[in-house]
Amino acid sequence: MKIIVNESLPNNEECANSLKNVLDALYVINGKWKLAVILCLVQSSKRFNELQHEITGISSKVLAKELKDLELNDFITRTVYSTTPVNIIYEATEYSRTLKNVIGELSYWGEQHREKIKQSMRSQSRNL
Amino acid sequence: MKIIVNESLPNNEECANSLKNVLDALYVINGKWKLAVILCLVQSSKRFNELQHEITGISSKVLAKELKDLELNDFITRTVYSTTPVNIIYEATEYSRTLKNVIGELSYWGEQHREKIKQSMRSQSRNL
DNA sequence: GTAAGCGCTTTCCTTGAGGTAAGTAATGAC
DNA sequence: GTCATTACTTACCTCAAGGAAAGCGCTTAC
Repeated sequence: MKIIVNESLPNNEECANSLKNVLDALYVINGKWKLAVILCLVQSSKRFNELQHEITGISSKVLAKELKDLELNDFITRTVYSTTPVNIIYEATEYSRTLKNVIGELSYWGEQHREKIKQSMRSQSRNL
Repeated sequence: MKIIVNESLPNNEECANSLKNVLDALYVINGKWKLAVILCLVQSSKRFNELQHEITGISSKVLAKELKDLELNDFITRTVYSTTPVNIIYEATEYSRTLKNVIGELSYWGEQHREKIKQSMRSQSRNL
C-alpha cells in the first residue's frame, strides 16, 4: 500500500524544475510590449506602422527590437513583398497560439487579483 | 441565425482588457526571486536564514525586500514568536495557492518551449 | 571579552530595459 | 527639387532591479 504524503506539495527537485520552467516562460514573454505585439498580430497581420499606431506609446526603436526578438523566438514571421513600394507584413505564427492557455490563466488570475486589491482598498478606506 | 466569425479571435476591447489583466498579473509575480520565495514557502514555513540558504544566490537585502513585498500583497505572513531568542517565521498564505494554475500553465509552456528551442538548435547545428 | 548567529539595513555600484529624438535609404508624389 | 512615407537605425539618457559588502542590535556560547 502506497501512502501518499503531501499530495499537493511537490518535493524540492520537482519544485526547482518547475521554477526553472516558469522562469524560462516568463523570460520569453516578459517586458512591457511583447504580449501587446503578439495579441495585436494574432488579431490580424499588420505592417510596421500599423503596429506602431495600434500599440500606443511604443517607439519605433523598441518596436523594431521586439519584432526581431519575437521573430527569433518563432512567435511571428516577417515577410517582404517586393512590390513597389516594398511591403513588409508581420504575422503571428501558429506557435504564438500555444500561449493561449498561459495568457488565459494569467488574465483570469490578474482580474481576480485586481478585484481583491480593490476590495482591500475599500475596506481600508472604511477604517480611516 | 447567428454567424460566428473569428471565434478564436477576440475583439479589440476584449483583447485590451485581457492584456491589462495579464500585465497586472505579470507585474505582481515578476522579478528574479518572487516565485522562488513563494514556492519555497509553499513547501514549508521557514525562517529568514533558512530561506536565504535554500534560495541560492539571493542577497539578504533582496530577500528582505521580496518578503516585505510579498507580505504586502498577502502572499505570505510574517509571525514573530517572542521566545528567546526571538523566532520569525514566514508562511505561505492560502491566497498564494491561487497562483497554482498560473504557475502550472507557465511551467508546462516553459518546458515545451525549452524542448522546442533545443530541437531547433539541433537542426541548426546539422545545417552547419 | 570576544566570537558567532539571527534578522535584517545601509551604502555604493553595475546593468539593462526602455524613452527621446534625430537620422537614413529607398521610393513616389507634386 | 523637395517633400512625405515606410521601415527602420543610431546616439544619448534615465531609472529601477539587483549585486556586494559592511554594519547593527540583540542574544547565547566559550
